[in-house]
Amino acid sequence: MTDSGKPTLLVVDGHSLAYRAFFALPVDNFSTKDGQHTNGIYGFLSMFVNLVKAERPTHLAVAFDTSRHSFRTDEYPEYKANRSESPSEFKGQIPLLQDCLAAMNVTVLTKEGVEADDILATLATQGADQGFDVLVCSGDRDTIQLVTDDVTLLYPSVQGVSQLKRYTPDAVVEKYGLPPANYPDIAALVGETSDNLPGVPKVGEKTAVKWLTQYGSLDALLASADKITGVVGGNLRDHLDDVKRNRALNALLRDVELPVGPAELAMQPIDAQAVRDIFARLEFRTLLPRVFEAMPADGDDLAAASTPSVAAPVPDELDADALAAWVAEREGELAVTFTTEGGLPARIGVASRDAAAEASWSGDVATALRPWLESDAPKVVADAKPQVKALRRAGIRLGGLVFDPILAGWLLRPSFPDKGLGDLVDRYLDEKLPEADPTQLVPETEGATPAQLGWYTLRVTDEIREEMPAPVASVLDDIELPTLDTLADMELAGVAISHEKLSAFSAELAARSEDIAQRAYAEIGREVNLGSPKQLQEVLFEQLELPKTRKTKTGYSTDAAVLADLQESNPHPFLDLLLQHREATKLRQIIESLDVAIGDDGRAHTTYVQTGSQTGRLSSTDPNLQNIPIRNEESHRIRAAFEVGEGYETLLTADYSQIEMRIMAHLSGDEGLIEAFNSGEDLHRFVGARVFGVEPAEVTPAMRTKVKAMSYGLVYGLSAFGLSKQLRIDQSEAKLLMTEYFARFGAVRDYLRSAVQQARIDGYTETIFGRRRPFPDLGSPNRVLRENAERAALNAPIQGSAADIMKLALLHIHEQLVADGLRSRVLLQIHDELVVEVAAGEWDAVEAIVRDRMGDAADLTVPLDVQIGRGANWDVAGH
DNA sequence: TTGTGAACGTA
DNA sequence: CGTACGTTCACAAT
Repeated sequence: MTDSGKPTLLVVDGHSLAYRAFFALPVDNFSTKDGQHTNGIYGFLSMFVNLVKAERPTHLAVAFDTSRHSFRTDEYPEYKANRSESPSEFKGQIPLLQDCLAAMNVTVLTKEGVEADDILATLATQGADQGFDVLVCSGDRDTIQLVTDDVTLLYPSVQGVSQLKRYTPDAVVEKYGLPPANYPDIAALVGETSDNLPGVPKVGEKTAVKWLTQYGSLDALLASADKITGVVGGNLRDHLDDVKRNRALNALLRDVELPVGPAELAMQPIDAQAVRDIFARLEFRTLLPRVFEAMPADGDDLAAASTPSVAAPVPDELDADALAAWVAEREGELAVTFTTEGGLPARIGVASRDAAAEASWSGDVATALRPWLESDAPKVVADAKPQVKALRRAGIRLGGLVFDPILAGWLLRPSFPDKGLGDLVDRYLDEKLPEADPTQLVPETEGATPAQLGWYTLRVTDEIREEMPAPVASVLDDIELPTLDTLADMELAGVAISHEKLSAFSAELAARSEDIAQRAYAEIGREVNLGSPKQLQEVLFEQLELPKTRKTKTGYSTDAAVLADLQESNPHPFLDLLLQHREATKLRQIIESLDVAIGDDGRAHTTYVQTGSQTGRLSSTDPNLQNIPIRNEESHRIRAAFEVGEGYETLLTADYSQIEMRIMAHLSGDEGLIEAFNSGEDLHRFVGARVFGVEPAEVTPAMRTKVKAMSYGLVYGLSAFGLSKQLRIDQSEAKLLMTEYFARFGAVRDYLRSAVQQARIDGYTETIFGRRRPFPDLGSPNRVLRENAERAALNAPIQGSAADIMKLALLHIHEQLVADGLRSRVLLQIHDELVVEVAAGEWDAVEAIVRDRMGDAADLTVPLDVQIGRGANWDVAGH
């Protein structure tokens, strides 16, 4: 509200201002780590929040152009034809900017066939008529014509977008010598080079103003064109049509049909969470508090979501028998929710779509509900794994799990970390899950009870099912839900680790790294923190004056590859000591974290995050048992600490050999590659023989290394540059290698190309079993973003199919071990490897089960080869 | 205290 | 300018 008491309408030309910001801000400082440029977005928003803060508008809108095409280009095809295509780095930012504005609940207006300024003109005109003070913010001079006593133009000065000049009628007169309404007349005479509208030659602002003042109007001037003397007079007469055309084109439309009028543009509170989300994605940090300062937020609470159309039923608190009766008398699926304490069930809630019941967990409840819980009666559980584990600790094996909305939500959007039910309620129901405020001792808001969580679970389930394509649903039913059960057992089992072996090694490494550190300090004559990249940069590049290396966001890289390169070009003892120190401390770090993870039972219980990847793989946390070292000598001692547990006889390891290349052979149908796998010959030897045109026996180790790197690289979308770097060969040689490779295995290249092409059409990739991964960036104008997406899209079906196959093998093995009444159990999954703990007397049976179920997990055109190892610890059993 | 980036371990 | 992860440390912002 202004001093006059009138409401203030602010209308902004998003396109022109973002475009100015794009050129004003260095792109290097404004891009996300995955390559999205954000300088235009940042610059616009920065100016925008300043503007809102300073002007305090009551009503607000931002307009954008839709394309270069408009009614003006229809009338005059040359209009703006001289403008070069706006850079693709800029174009990609507009949709993201619009997303930001949407999160801020700012109305974004576009209309096909008109320019943003026509929308501004329309709103300004309507606003002034309806009693608003109007502020127009645009980088296009034509908007000067909009200025009146009620309409002020804010125009970015040449210094940049942060400086805005205020054009009131007086300011326009002062600058141009004529009132705003005459500005288009001046522009028509002078012409506008940036719009490709030539004016009258030799006529500039001065002459135009002089004429217009003299004759009173453009029409009068044109009518009297004959009377004007001199060269310019002639020019005017020669260009009457141009002037008329210019005047027609530079008049802004004031009657564009818009879906909303000024009154409907009242400022809305911003959606705080949505703004946080998109700013996080764009990696804006300092902007966030500025936005919250300038614009009121929704308080981050219930107000953000629409009011629920229905309220959660108030659950009945029942005793054991009543709860058993409650579930027995209901047909169809029910949601079950357990709260847990110390890993055991604490309360149980059960819900249908219109009723809910719950009870505290007790021996009686366990006894009364066990038959139903273990039966096939259909149950829906959100984030089932921890609850399945808690139940199992209580001696109950949950049966009939037909849906887990967390898993399903992940299958639909593997890139969105919907961590809990609350996220899904947000996304699919646009409601907020009632949560107790953990900061308050006596919470103001009650959290949902277990049964009410169940009720939400069912509602979310209905929405997600609606959205699920059949192939994805079958991945959920046939792979993920059964895998969930298997993982619960694996996590409960844990793996035995010898604290004695670890701590002995840790002590050794501590002494070693201390020794190395002292020698390193001696080399440079002072003590520094060898773990601090910042201090290392000082030592390497300033003190030792070594050549600068690869740039990182915070300086220059000091990673292992860089140090090895430096050692080659500028040998220095410090470099080698640093590398050794890194290796020793890293190993020690890993050992320490393993050691603290060993529980009272002498075993480490990892958590497999089933929704932990975008490709379908599992991830492992707390501790991560999927990145235990194996490459160097020392690491064998770590693996040796993973031992067979008490009551068991031996460990069995089983891994798929070259599963990704086999999937590649299957998907591409490449006859050479298929033959390679059917021939029984070593893969890389076979491929090497073909590529280099020699007999398999004549393939040298160097040749084998090259084709091996190439084969593995293929799966990741490796370039000639990357290949040359890895093999330390010339780029030309790498290129030649690739050419030769594809000459023999052309179907592989064809497949990879078509996979990306198909993904571009479908918007997603698909594994052999129907798991999908969306790739919105394949059509991005941003090259870095697009090419990253292309490599990921070519990798996803291969890595994902391998993950599917391993999950199927895993759950088949698990099911059969249980069905056959064997005590042996699977402990670990490391992407293409399983570790099984085998009970005495069960080796033969278990080995056969593992071999068979891994071998027949998928029916490919090439066999799935399985390598089995046996030993008392992981080092011996591995190979 | 919390969040981020560099570095590095695995498949 | 090679995909997919998780953990640790230092450091800066809080």
